[in-house]
Amino acid sequence: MGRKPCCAKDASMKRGAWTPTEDKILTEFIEIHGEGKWRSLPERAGLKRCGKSCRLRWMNYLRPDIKRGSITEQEEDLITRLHKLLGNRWSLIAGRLPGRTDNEIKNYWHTKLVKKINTQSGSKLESLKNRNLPKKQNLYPPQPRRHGGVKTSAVQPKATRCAKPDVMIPSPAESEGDQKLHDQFDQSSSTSSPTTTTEIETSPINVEGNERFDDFMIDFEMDPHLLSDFLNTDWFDPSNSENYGIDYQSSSEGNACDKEHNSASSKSDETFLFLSEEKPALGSDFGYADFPIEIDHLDNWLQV
DNA sequence: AATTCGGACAACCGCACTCGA
DNA sequence: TTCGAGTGCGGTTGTCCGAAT
Repeated sequence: MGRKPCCAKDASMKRGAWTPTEDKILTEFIEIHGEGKWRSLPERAGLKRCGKSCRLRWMNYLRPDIKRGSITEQEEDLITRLHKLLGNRWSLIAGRLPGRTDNEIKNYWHTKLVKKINTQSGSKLESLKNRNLPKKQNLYPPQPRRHGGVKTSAVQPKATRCAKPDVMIPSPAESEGDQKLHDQFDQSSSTSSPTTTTEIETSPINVEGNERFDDFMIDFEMDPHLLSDFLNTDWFDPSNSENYGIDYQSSSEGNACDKEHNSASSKSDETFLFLSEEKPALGSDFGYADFPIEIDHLDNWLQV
């Protein structure tokens, strides 16, 4: 078993900064043959580079739709909010910022925003830092890997993919198993074993009380206070759905995935994320609308 | 002018996941 | 069902370059 380690150990492979010539070769090759087959691409294109390196160079730098230039204030604000919501899921955040790459956002976060936020509210960052940090220099708690158990799945990593939704909230039918769910979550998060989402039956629920809220928080791996802050921002006004573009009655419009879901059958309940109107007794000031946020409308929801 | 320092960002690395044979 | 290729992702490292000394 096991797979050979790409070409990382191949001494003949060139590493380090890309030259303009290499960029040109890669760009022209992809323009002709398209993306994909990264492993064999270097050989076909005549590049002495690892396939992963080629992919990274293309994705993060050479792609024509890459937006160069500094991050705008609006983008920065969006990054901050999305990071509060999603954590270090850079690809998800990048997916909401057209033309920006996950690498760029990650770098921007680490160089600019961490400091900025740290100075603005050091206590919040400290609270993050002080959470379960098994590894040294880990600024943030470990994020669950993709499809790694009872965990987030409601937001698509890439708009081009139409996989299962990413946020799974346990259903009340499993109430016998609240503890079981926690156990399963603990197990999956501690072992990173590839637990599929189908192993744990899930469905949307009307969040009722602390346990539900707690599950919700677990799924997001988010500090309750941060989520509270996120939801309490002025742009988030649950009393006015127009503010975040949610239209429950006519929610059939959406992206390709959305339409695919609709065409297949009625929209899966899993595509909704319910927030609690109940004020949980967690010491948090979290408390908001009893409304489903359609995950496919996260784009609209995040519009300021 | 030379050296040091720190910020910015490109690139690397290892692991997880998907999918097809 | 198993296995491996292909790919995506997030953490980390390396390198460049300008500012400070």
